[in-house]
Amino acid sequence: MNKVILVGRLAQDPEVRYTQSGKAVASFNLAVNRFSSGQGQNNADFIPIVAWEKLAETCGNNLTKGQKVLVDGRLQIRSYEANDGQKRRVAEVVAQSIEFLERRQAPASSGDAGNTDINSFGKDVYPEEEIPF
Amino acid sequence: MNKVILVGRLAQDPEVRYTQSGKAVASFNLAVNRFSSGQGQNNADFIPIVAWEKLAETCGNNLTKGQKVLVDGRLQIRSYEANDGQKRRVAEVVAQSIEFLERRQAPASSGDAGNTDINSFGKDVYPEEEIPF
Amino acid sequence: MNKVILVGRLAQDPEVRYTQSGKAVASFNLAVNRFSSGQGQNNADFIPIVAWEKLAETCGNNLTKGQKVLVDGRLQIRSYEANDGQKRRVAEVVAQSIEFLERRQAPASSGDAGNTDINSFGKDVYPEEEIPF
Amino acid sequence: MNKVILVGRLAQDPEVRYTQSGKAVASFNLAVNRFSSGQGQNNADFIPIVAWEKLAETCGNNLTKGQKVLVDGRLQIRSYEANDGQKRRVAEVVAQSIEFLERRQAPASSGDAGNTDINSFGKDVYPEEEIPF
DNA sequence: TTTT
DNA sequence: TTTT
Repeated sequence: MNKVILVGRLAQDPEVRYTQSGKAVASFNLAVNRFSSGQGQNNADFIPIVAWEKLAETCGNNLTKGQKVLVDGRLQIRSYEANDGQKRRVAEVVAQSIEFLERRQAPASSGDAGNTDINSFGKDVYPEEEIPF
Repeated sequence: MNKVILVGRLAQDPEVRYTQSGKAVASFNLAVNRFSSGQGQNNADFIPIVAWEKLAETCGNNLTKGQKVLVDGRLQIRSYEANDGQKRRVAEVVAQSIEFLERRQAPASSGDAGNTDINSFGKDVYPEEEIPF
Repeated sequence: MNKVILVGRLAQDPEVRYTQSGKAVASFNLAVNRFSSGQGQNNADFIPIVAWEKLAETCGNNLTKGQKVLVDGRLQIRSYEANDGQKRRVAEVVAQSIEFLERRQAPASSGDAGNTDINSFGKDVYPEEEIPF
Repeated sequence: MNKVILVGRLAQDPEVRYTQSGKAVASFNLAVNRFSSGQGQNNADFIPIVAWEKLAETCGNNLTKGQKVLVDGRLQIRSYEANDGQKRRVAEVVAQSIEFLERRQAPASSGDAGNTDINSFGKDVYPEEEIPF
């Protein structure tokens, strides 16, 4: 059992990258307010969220900065080598599903662009299974 | 909503410290297996757990390395200044409740010590509200 | 561990009653859609929610039919005697916290009534700790 | 979002039945203690659990009365016609995964029967998708 | 670094 | 009995 359930707002637009083998991976920070029934406080945890494959593309196509979502996932500790050569650990939530809690207005000229089409992203290439960020 | 539910085993005995004002705080890593119905794999996330006050003392008194527990809490991102002067962020689960999923054998000579008595710990002093580790 | 987390819409306005000793208790059904990322389906579970005391009054004062909320609670099985004298069991979720996922428009003439003031309810009397519905 | 997480003990051995189309469905009650960190109380909710297909067979093969498990699932309200012709509603948790929190001793003569082999069950026939109990 |  |  490793379950995380968060309600918050995207601190930025999701960034969608691709592994070498072409798997999509989306990432963004979720601003989760600390006293969640409250209203007036500006005290939040900024929690890194990662989504893979089909869910990653849904994120890229449908989510934007400020949007309120519920993230259901698991907490993962990932090791990486920092710039100074040191091994460091980072925690992130690997999303298993994301529920939109707010309808977003369609982008300015619908039928056209916006960042709503994942295929408009260039496919940067990354080593397979290594998260590209 | 910021909810985390984990089942795992303590990677080490809890460490109990005290803030300047005398608040107890326990910390340990929880080894959470990645494919939890599985049996043979030794692939786990080591997730930092923090407990405060009464719950911290319960941890110090009752939990030992290897013990299986369920932790219910919230995910928190904490900033701190690293040794190299850099500001760094660490994620940890602040426990709201801990359920023992295994009875532990009483320590060798019960009636006596072991590390089961929190009061046997010296009360190191730390600045209030700054987590001492 | 007995944890329930639901996102749904109130199927009706909360009903607030009082036990003999004056404890408030609110109840309503929550319509929880079965395939929650979906949009077009009208297939839902109608799950009975119960809230006590301060939370009950918050429900009576702030929630209305159709509103989207997140309920965090526990699942409880309650026995009662039915009209035909038979003992029957009902499941309900006892809310521990409720998060509003939608701002509601203020009632028609704010500053005045609406059903936003719990104190405008008559205090029906019920035997202590027996849920009055 | 419709999530239920329970820790408790099986109140009886799982019963495994089959729908007309051959889908396995297991059912049992889970005894979930009300004050879960406590020790001395014998006050529990008996919550009906249902599992389908592969998970149902795993239940039939591996779970027995008294065993401690963690159930992760969703809460479902099901309508049925009672013996007196009345329509009645029952709540149950549809398990999505079940984690064994206790190793069970192998049945008396391993290599032989016990109720550990799902195929030893006769396949009772039920109308498709109608839960057979 | 950040959301409303 | 029901929500959008």
